[in-house]
Amino acid sequence: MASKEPKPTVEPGSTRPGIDRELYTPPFLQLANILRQQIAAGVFRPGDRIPSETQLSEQYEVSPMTARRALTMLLDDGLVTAARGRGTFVKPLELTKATFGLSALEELFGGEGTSVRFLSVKTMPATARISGKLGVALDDTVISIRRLLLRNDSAVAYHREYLVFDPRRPVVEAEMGITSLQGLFDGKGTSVLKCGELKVQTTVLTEEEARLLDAGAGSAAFRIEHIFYDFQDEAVSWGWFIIPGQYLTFSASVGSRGPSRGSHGGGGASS
Amino acid sequence: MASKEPKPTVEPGSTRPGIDRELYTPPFLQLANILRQQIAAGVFRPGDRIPSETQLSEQYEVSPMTARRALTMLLDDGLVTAARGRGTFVKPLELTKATFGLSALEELFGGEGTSVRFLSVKTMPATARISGKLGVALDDTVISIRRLLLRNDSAVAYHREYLVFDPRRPVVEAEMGITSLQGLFDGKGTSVLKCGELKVQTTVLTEEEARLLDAGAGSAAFRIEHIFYDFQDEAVSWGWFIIPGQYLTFSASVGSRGPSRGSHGGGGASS
DNA sequence: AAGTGGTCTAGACCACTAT
DNA sequence: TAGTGGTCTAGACCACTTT
Repeated sequence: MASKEPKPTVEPGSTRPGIDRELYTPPFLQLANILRQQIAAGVFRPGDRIPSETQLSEQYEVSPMTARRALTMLLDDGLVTAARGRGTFVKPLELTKATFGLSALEELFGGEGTSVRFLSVKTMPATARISGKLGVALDDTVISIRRLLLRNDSAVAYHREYLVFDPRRPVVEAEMGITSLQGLFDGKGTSVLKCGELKVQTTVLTEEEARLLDAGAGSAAFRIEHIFYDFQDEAVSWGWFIIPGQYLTFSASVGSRGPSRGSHGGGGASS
Repeated sequence: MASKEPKPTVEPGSTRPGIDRELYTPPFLQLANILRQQIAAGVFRPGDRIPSETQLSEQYEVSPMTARRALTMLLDDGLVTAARGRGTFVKPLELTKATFGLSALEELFGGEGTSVRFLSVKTMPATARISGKLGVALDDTVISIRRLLLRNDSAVAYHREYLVFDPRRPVVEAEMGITSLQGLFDGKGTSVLKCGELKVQTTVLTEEEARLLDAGAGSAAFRIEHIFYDFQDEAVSWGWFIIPGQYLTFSASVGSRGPSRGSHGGGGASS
């Protein structure tokens, strides 16, 4: 068992950051942040090879697995590439590796003062298009829903949705939270849905949409199409949101701006 | 040397899938896929607790670290949540957790038959807006670039960009690949850029943009704004792409549709 | 042959939760 | 007190690349 001798993590005079065992952030995260920092500072430039697992594990006095974990983290972040037998290299910036999430929607729909106004809820025979999307027979009964999402009494989104109608099971929408759509955003109450596919497109408001959304016809808007499947792999819901462009911007970032998120707690980096 | 004794991974009669040591896919991935499969099949439903690390490591005869790695994988996928001291639970579907990549841009710009036509390259004094974005003084010299991105001789994107002009260093654009922008998409040649921020918005084509892009004025388009920083954390480039909606759709999926990489049809291997 | 990334083992300690 | 997740150790083997 290792003794607790006073071993300085860095030599006196060396300003190189080391692993602080007393710190709250775990060593693998500290090391990952150190490397991120060095890459961001230009110590390692795109194309450069960064120290190997063994070098890192010796230099920072951690086990190989811990060093490896830090490297894996950078790998997942897309900051470096690993070539077996050759080394790990800093990746140059790549625009197409950026990703954006729907968190902007959360702010739109999830905050305070949001409500839903139903425009119509009815059953109807499936059209060819609906039948194709939901995988039901033509003219089979489906549920059609049109609603407005309001924030502070002003409409920010128009939602159109078609649901399979199966009298044998409880109406799906009941479990999805028909009154609020909330379940899909806060992750509570969608226990019947297994997975879904989303598409983000751009469109201009039709006359009807413009009237409902209190915006100008012909102005720009996002169209977010969705289709959800249950655990039998059968489509359950198909529809789309229309959201005027003024209410929504998606953000993303590429490259490293220094130490970032961790598994728990913030990242307090020194110097 | 380890002996090669015949040790059955599953008991005879049990149809439960096990870890196949002879397989090419590593055990941690096999286990992750098995769990993904079970979640997708509804064996574990949203809210259910899945087996603990120790249970998994015993049941599938792998080390705790390996079991843990499979669980970490599901965690990163957002399929489960882990509560220390309580267990690991299947997460219900959450719409806002979907992430979209910009790989759709790759197809637009990265494929064969893509080229660039320059409309104008010139220097100019920074306007208030440009000065604010690039962090240069008002009326400082910046480079203005306007170009069209073509695919098969038809314009698919209009790009407008402003670059800081620093006579002391080589013109940045030279390193970015002024003739093709290619570097930003294939990840070669952007060694001076550290990071960037992107915004995805929706807009309608102006008269000028419509003429250049050979589309109808007033039709829908994406506006992808970008700003890039160098390793001194100074803004280097600010600009935006205008891409008609017909050329671009962003896709994403939520939830689990089964194993990400197929092939784990093991069954009772050596029994 | 040496170095490197990728993976795995068989434990261990800690903090937290539930009983 | 027992179970669980989170982390760490100090090795090991393999496939691959470079010298």
